Amino acid sequence: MAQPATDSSPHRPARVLVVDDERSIVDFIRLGLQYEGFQVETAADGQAALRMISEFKPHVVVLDVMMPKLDGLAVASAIKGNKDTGIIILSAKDEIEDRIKGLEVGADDYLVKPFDFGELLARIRAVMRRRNPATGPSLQVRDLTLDEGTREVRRDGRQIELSTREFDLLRLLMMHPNQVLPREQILDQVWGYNFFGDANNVEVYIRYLRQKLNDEQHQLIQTVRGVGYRIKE
Amino acid sequence: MAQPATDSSPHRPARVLVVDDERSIVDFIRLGLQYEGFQVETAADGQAALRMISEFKPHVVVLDVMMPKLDGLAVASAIKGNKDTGIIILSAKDEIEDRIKGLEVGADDYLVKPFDFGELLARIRAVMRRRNPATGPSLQVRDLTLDEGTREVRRDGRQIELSTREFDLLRLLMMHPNQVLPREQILDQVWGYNFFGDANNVEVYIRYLRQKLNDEQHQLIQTVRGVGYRIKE
DNA sequence: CTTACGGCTTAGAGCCGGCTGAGAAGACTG
DNA sequence: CAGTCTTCTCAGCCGGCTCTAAGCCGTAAG
Repeated sequence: MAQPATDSSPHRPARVLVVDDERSIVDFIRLGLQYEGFQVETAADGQAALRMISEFKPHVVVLDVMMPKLDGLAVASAIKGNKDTGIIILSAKDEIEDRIKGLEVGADDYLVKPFDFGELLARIRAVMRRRNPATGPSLQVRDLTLDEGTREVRRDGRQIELSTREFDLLRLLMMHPNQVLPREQILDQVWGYNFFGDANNVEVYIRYLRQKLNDEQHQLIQTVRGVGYRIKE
Repeated sequence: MAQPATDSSPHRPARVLVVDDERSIVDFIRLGLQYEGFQVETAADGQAALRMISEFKPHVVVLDVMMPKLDGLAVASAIKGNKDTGIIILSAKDEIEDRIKGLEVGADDYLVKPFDFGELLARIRAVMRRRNPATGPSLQVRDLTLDEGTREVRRDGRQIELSTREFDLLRLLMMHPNQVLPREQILDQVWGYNFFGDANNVEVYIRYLRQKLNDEQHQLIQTVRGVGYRIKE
């Protein structure tokens, strides 16, 4: 199962998802991209692609048009709302119609098979450049910044080391500033629990966060009794 | 059974369709969900299910896999295009294959029989949350605003701190402006049904609210003698 | 006017929900 | 395999919320 990239190297690898039902093409692209330093995942049909997109959170998706279950155009239109994900469409046909449909559906670029690998590479880089210019810290609340790409968290410039759980929890809170997140929702989204019972995980991890963030007075992360927690802007 | 009132749900009642050919299971789920404030319809086979889906437009469908006429997977794939409808699949077998089939076919979640009702409840809520996220600043009456997401209450711009009970009570009143809410209904919705007769909780909490809202003259929250209270627009 | 009933007010006791610290079990690293 | 870090569990504590109970007050009824 693919993780959303826990990475220690200073220069963070970009994530690319390759979607095609032809094994040979997928492998070809994957090897090439990996050699170029990308982190690559693959999917063989539209549905698998959608799942991978939510798990893997790729920066760019390379999408074949002709696929079983859910074709590339459908996938593209399903994710076009997602601003962080670029789309490059592959098609066997050179037909202008397809090209137009592709761009209409929100694709960033379009490539005709057979294609030159160097060209694909260039376009992927171009799309990434266009999408996240210099990719600054993604989330910010007060003097707290959280970069989803590098998984770095800083408070007032000072970097803070967080474990995976701590990071995920903080990210969830920062994604909804001022919103009170019910305990149940936190468990669901951070722990993925199908949960029943009386563990106090959430409280414990909130505490870890408050310690590491120097928030002993609970001014940053507030408790809402009987409901949950919120991060206050 | 679960906590009575901390429940953040009762906006407009959410609609759930329960589909199973076993009467006892359907009834069990229906009763539980109705108690939790859901609007519930049922169907005993796949065809009936499809009919109900188009009529009833449920937010979530709870679907048994093994059914006469049209099995759960078939129903699921028939409605997966419908973005507003979440699907939770029930199955007697724990086989991973089934699980995968279920998710491939577009289900949002998967549960193995026998299941714990609390867990079903949690998953239904999780699916609904995922489908339509976050409700904006919500209720307003005169110079009073109540935001369910941030749980902030303001009067004339000034923020007012309320406890959980106070908040729930005020929300109930504001959800029905000008309506006179009988004491009994208030007890039921804010405190939960299983309450012994003659406690004066409601009066006490109404008073707390009037104090905090600077409504000493009862111009905002009015008493209707012999019946209950209303908030006046 | 008197009575009675229903709502208002107040204060205090108990409890629940969140906090804390410690430690066991598990994952990862060298 | 030892050592470290992470995650989860458990039990005890604590404070503020919630509820109860009892007396007061105003209004409607007689």
